[in-house]
Amino acid sequence: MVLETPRRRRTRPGEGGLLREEILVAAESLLAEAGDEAVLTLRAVAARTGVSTPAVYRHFADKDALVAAVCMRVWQELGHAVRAAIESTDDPFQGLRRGAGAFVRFGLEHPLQYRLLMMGAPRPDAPPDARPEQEAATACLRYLAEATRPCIEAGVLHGDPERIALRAMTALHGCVALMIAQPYFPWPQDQESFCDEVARMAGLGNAALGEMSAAALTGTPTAGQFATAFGDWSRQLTGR
Amino acid sequence: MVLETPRRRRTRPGEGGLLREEILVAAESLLAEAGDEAVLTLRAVAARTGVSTPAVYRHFADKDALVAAVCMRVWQELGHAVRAAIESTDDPFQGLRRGAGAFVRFGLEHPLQYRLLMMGAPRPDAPPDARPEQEAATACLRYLAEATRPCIEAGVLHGDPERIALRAMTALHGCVALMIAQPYFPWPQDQESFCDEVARMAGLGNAALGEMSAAALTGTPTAGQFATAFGDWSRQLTGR
DNA sequence: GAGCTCAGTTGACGATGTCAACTTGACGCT
DNA sequence: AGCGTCAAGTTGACATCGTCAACTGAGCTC
Repeated sequence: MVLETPRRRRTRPGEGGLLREEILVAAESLLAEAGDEAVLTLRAVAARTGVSTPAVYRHFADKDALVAAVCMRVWQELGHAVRAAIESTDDPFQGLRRGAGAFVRFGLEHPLQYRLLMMGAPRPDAPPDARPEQEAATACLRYLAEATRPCIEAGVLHGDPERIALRAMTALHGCVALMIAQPYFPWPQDQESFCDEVARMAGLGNAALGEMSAAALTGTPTAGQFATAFGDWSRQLTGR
Repeated sequence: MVLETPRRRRTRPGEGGLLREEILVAAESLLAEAGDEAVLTLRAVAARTGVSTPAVYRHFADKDALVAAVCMRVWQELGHAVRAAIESTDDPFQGLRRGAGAFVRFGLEHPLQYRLLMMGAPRPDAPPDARPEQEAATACLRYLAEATRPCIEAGVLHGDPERIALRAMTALHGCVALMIAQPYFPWPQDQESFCDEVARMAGLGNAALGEMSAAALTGTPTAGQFATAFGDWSRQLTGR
């Protein structure tokens, strides 16, 4: 049923990382070809690599470790897409917008990979082991944060770039994730333009949030209860 | 290891739905007690109900069907929490804010249930079968949409209530989902107040989006490419 | 050439979802 | 009262999954 690659020649000691690479591309292609994430079994990955199943354990401690490694690669792809989109223009606002668009499009076009990345159960692993994937993830966030910097200098956005980017990415992620996982939601016909609306909502909201942050946040930035900034907001917008 | 309920008396024909209820509460409590969603196995659920494993198949076509049924109940809980929060005040803006807060708090306090609800793989089931859970989901959204209505009448928000609510819920979901699934992200120490920021960003953004929608959207609401509304936005905010 | 090291294999185990075949017990009919 | 019926549950089994212990055999070093 599954075609196996002919038996591979054994790698010489010292270049043990070679098979690791092959396993990863096998897992990725397996995921890309099938429309179901259930195909990602150790046996299938091993068979496609032309190797016996337990051989995978020589390179990955766990199935979760393998999945995490795949995730890291997808994170990098996503990061590159976002970065390229940002750098495709000189207008900082256009750049942010295109970055958001690239993020959304990546998610909608690779729903399986995106769900693996973003919706996988967080493994209670030791953080030191999860270091590289953590970096790949935050790198993607940093691209967005860097892109907000010129908008801050232009006086449009205010505050910490990383925090602004985190708020925006949060909204974008919510849009993509919900569309992927809840297809029966009452989505508009044109999902991409709805995502654009959300991106613009985030941009406008971030700008407004910064401008009124001193008034609205001072006094109630502590935890637990949601305070009265919503009232401040409505008063400001309705002209008091 | 797992205590079994003493063998249950057989239900009479005609009230076959009785066991179904017991199975559902068993699954829910199982999920609530353990901190891991891997405990939700058919065998564990059956054992807790005091019934043999395949008996579950008399009431649920599939494991996925059982999970879907559990999801529907969690949806209802979430919907009630949001609704109660909204109705806990007369100020429509406070109501929206509290609704958002309830949504976020539910997710952060019940991460397993939330991930089951929102991040489960969408089963390519026939929609007619998924009808009830779909309704429970959209009911939750409708509560938020209804809550935006007075804000529209006050002239603060503009547009379709459901669409406004959908944009806001999208942002809230992104915040909760990302916090649950990506704990290693550079989150602020106080997660709840960050969620509040996102909620306010969504509120402000929705308001601004409505006010400038005629100017920014007209001409480029089609799909595919992200256009120049970001530029319009920056020009408006910087005073041209 | 002897011996060591380590990448990879074989065979097995427990757990899981699922199914076919059997058992049982409450109800309706005579 | 007795009996047949039929749905509700049980038993036993299967394929598949992740995982592990024990074995094999290249290729390097001395």
